[in-house]
Amino acid sequence: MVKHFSAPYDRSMSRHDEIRQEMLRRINDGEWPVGSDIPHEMVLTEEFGAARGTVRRALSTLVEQGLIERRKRAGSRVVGQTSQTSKLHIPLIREEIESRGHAYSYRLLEREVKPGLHGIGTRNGLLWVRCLHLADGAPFQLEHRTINLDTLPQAAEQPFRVTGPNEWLVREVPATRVITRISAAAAEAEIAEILAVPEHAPLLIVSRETFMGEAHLTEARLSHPAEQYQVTTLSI
Amino acid sequence: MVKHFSAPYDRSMSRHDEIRQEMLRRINDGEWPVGSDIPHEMVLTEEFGAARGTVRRALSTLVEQGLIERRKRAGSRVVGQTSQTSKLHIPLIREEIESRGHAYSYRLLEREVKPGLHGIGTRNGLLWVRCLHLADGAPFQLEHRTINLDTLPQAAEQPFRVTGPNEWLVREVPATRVITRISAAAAEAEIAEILAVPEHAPLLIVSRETFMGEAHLTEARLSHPAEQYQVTTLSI
DNA sequence: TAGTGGTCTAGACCACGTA
DNA sequence: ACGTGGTCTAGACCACTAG
Repeated sequence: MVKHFSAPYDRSMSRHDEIRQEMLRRINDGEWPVGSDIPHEMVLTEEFGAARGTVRRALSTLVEQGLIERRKRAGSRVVGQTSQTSKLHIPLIREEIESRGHAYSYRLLEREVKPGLHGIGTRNGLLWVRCLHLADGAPFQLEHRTINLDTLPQAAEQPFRVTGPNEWLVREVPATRVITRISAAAAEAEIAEILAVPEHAPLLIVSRETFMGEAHLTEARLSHPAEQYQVTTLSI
Repeated sequence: MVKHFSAPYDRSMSRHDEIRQEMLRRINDGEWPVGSDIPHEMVLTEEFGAARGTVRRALSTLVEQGLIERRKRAGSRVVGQTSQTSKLHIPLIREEIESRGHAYSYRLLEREVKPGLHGIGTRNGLLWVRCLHLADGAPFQLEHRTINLDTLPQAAEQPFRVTGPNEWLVREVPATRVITRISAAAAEAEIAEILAVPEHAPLLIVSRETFMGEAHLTEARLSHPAEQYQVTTLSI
């Protein structure tokens, strides 16, 4: 006799979420231990009394979460924490500061057009901007930014005197690919002075490169005093 | 007359990927500018000559990428870089070191059972481990780890003498939720000595808390000399 | 309140990789 | 070789929300 699963009545959850929850429970309770094969799609389809697409959607989410892996012809199996990935979300710096209850302010430090480098911005050059983002008047983030004037010629007309490049980019420019690098470094003398920290103080540095398709759009190097800032990510 | 889109013949890409590529092109070329509404599902379905589910799959991927947002009854629209999220993948430290072509080695520094804290591990206590991961014999990562013995009592039997806790966790324990925090700090005297860096040298610190459902499993604080390590994320 | 996106079903065909 | 997962179709109903 086939054992049918039925979730406790709850319309706040879609069917594929209910099924995924039940699958999570089985993994959690050791009914589906790490390394073991889980039943085939058709078996699950029958057991849950749902369409194959719905079961597949639940399974796909578990794959995204890195809890199971699927191999054609060989079924699916539970995996350990190996492939755990998290979602990193870096908000607009103004939103970040305001969400902490501080007053945001902005200061443009430098702005000039430089010749292109390494095949980037070789026609129109690169717009180079250095600016400071402050929380309650205290330096919070130092931004070094270059904008590719070949792919974003409109940027040349932006003064960036009262709002930073990021505000403009968010409003105007979509991106298909972002590379983010997070590192630590000791503050050099000039940067330390701007950020009002002692020389050699630890900094958390976030570097982002943004592309639309293959076209390089912009690059930012964001330096923060280590005490004031950390990056947080949540699982999928 | 309805204009039909047909992609260049390419069987290496699934239909929903082809459709998504074409949508990306339209966003890139400004046919669908930032802030504008894009055609409704049924219109796209007809234009691409695909089933609604296929078009929806392409759109869903764009939502994941943070390029469009969808509102019921009001259609979908292109958004800027606001909600760009990236995928953060932190591999096993051994794999990280070996992928750089270095020899991995491990050293257990400390291991003891401590009483629980804040409702975590209050029955069986917490297993507390401090260990070092080395690349070509040089300190690469200092790991402070606590394992909740209420939820993972099997950990008490693990000596962690020749392999680290992470190797065991990966093999045995699945997780549904991971919180990762990345920060910078100056090396305190004791840590500086272990990592063979000068006191107050900058460190990149990765902290991870892992859960299965609501149950707290383990927590790790991973300290790296800033020169040797950075975290990289790619867009979805 | 009407129309949009969100979900689900039942079916089909196909490519791929493991046994 | 063949059974698995991957993809796609055509249809239906529903919930939410903007107008």
